[in-house]
Amino acid sequence: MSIADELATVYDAKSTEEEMYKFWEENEFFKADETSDKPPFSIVIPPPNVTGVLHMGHALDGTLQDILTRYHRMSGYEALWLPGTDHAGIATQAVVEKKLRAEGKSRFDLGREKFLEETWKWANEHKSAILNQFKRLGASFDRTRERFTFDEGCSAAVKKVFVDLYNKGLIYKGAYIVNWCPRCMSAISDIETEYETEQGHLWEISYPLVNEQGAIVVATTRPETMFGDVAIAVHPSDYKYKDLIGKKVYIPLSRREIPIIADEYVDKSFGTGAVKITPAHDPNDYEVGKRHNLKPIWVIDEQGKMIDCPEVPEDIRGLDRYEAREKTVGMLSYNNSLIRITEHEHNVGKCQRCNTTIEPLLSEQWFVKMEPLAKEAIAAVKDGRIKFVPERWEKNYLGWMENIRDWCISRQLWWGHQIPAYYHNQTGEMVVAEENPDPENYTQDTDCLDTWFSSGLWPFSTMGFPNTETADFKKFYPTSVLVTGFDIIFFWVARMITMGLEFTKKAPFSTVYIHGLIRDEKGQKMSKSKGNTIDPVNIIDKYGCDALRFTLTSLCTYGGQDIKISDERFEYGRNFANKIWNASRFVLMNLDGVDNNNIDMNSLTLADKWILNKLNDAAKEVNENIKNYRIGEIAHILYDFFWNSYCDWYVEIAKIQLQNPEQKLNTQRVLRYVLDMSLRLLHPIMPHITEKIWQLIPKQSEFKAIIKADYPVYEDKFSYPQESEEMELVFETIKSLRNVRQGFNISPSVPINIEIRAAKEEKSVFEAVVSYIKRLARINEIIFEDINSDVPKKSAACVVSKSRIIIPLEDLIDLNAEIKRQEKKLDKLTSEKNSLLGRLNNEKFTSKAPKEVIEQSKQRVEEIEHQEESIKELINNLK
RNA sequence: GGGCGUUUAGCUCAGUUGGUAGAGCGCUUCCCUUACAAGGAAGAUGUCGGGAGUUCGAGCCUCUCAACGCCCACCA
Repeated sequence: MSIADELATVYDAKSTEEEMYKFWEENEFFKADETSDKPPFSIVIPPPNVTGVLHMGHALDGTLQDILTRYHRMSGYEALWLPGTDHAGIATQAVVEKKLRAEGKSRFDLGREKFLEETWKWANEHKSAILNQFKRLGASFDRTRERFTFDEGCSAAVKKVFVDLYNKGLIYKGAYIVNWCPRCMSAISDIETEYETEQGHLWEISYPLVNEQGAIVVATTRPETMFGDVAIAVHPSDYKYKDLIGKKVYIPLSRREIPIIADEYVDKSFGTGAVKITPAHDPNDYEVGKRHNLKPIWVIDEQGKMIDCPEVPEDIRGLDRYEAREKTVGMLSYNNSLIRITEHEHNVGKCQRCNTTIEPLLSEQWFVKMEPLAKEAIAAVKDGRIKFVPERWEKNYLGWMENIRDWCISRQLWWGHQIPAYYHNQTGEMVVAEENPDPENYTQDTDCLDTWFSSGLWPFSTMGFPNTETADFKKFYPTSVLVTGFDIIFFWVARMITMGLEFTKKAPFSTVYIHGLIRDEKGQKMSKSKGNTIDPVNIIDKYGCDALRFTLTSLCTYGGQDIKISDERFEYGRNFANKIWNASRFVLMNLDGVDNNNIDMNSLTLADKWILNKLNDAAKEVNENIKNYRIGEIAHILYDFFWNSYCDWYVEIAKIQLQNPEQKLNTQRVLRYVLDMSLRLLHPIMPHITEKIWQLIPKQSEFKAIIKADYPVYEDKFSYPQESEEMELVFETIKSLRNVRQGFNISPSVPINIEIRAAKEEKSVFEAVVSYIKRLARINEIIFEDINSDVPKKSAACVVSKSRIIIPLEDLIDLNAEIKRQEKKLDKLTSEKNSLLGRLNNEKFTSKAPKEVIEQSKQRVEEIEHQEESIKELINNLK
């Protein structure tokens, strides 16, 4: 009993995956050698959050990176896929704070040092969890090089970059209006703010003039900010308010006096044409205030509560901003200051992390001056040093870069890279340096850096930077390609390009491969709150890892469209894996007695040549497509080749050849060779099953593992275009005969005989494949007759190319049915011919179309005419 | 307000220099043929969103309209 006989008829994904991954790890096949002479291929993983769990987006992203890594590893490159995680400032701090809250504590109870200790502990516990989940995906990344955005090396890189940028004048500190999240209690950057349309109100409030009759009515969406008003602005050319400019009004409720000013910022046609100016709590108002030298007044604090200060009426102080709004409106109404309320739809900024409504807040923050840095980042994409796939994302990237705004990098958090700025305890003097100049007398800035600041350095901080002389940096930087979704082009890709160019003078990668986002079956974004997530680990448990990978890969279109998935879609990959498994079982079971020699190229049958030619074409196309990042396409090519060519036809024909003592040995070699190569071609997509089977194949050479085997490429010696075309003729014959059988309801168990009336040039082909036709179309006897000999009365017929196949049916045939069948075919051919003739008779076509097209059309017409004639003859014979 | 994407078989989607449309699932009929019923065989199914244009010829190029989706900007 051979090993193949012991293999189950259903592929057991789980045990294979465990066994193979262990095998790869034990043999350190994922480890990249920085001293290798091979050309480098490197990818750094988009580091998943240390707080995270594996989701479908990771599964897709990881699969694509693994495919590229495995492909290049097999194609003569020293391939490195570098894994790691992101400390994820806000997200991680939030999780730990939540944990503390459950214990009735806040981070302030612990104090910064103790809190960080707790968070480090937590992070260290969770750091490898998500990467261990990536292992279930078959990820062939090099864990010996695993990094963390908050590890020592990354921290050194962050300090170096910060100090350098500061010294170059590209980092500055100042008071500006920022997006403030009252829940995170921190500033966030512009791109971390997402806008949502909300149905709100526009309140019109009357501000009475000082020392005279009358009032000015302003419209606002945020009445609670009125206590921070420093002016009312109108448009300078607005005749309604011309006489009021320069006069003073009282703020209702608080009775503070403020001036009426003129500023072009005001839109005359909106609301009442008069705007209240609150510089501390609105970005536009801040600009207006600056222009008019008005001192901002803060009325809302970091938690979104009304400040306890003289400007805020006592009843309002300490209230949450929404309670304050309600109360203010009530008081205004009671006071007859509220003129009108209208429904108003407007956009409200939300914190990307926690969806809390952003409070624009004037505060002291650190910024990166982006414009000077963006110049090179724009040039690198425009001149082709970096290319986006698909190309359209370049436009998106450039559009953002060309309108870049300064990047607020300070966060009022504890978990993260603390800003390397130190203040003298007495004088307040500030020193920006990698180390504290004098810990006795200087205290470090309490703010942390935006997580993306450290992620932006990832491609080179992981390679040794600030030391650019490390073996890894020299061998693997710049990296080859960055694989990610379009949602983080601005957050991450743009920053890496900017920082990479500034600090290494090189683009951190030459290609940015952007794939679509995973969505649920209705096209909705997956999220825990919607409850529509599909857990990749569940899919792996249910269908197998290779099935998941194959399905996801097959859904990756070149255009990078979003991918809609449901559980059932993974049946596609599972069924294919099972097919591979069973076809392999068949081959393995039929290799008894095979030698170690290569295929004897001199005794190939027509079918052998055909499958070798097909395999060769597939290898060629796969290599071309993978190089062009048409990764979904390779799944389709290999599926079609393996299933429709190898399994459906070649394996079936091999069964016949194996029974022929003269053909047996070489057929075994061809079966083995094609299986071997197919598995290699498939390995980057379906690593486990291919490795498992490959190691069961008795082989000529002593490869240790498929993961290290050479990837197949096109080889001239396997090119048989002529023979392949002849073979297609055979397939057409067999299909036609099956069609007749089915059409006349002839059971497979009923033997039939046929006569082949071959055209001269096709006769030898038919003679060579008699055994195939007999077996695959279930024919009892085949007689060769002259093409012009009489056709028996009661028979069906097929016209194949220039030859005819006659199926004498005697009583079985319904003559009318056969006539109808033939007439239908004739109709089809005739209409095709007419359309072609229409073209050929069009002088414009014949004079303008390329010669090949004209020639092709003529040939096809000839072919059709020949077949038409045959069919007509056959019909006449039936009548 | 600006930009991008999508619209092809009942469903989900491919379609690479313009040459009369493909896959998977589903559907119909037949088959447990010694790798596989998660399988095999044979089939049916499309005015390629509407309109106009360029061209000998358009799913593919140009314009326009429509629907849906996304991104950016953000007038209180």
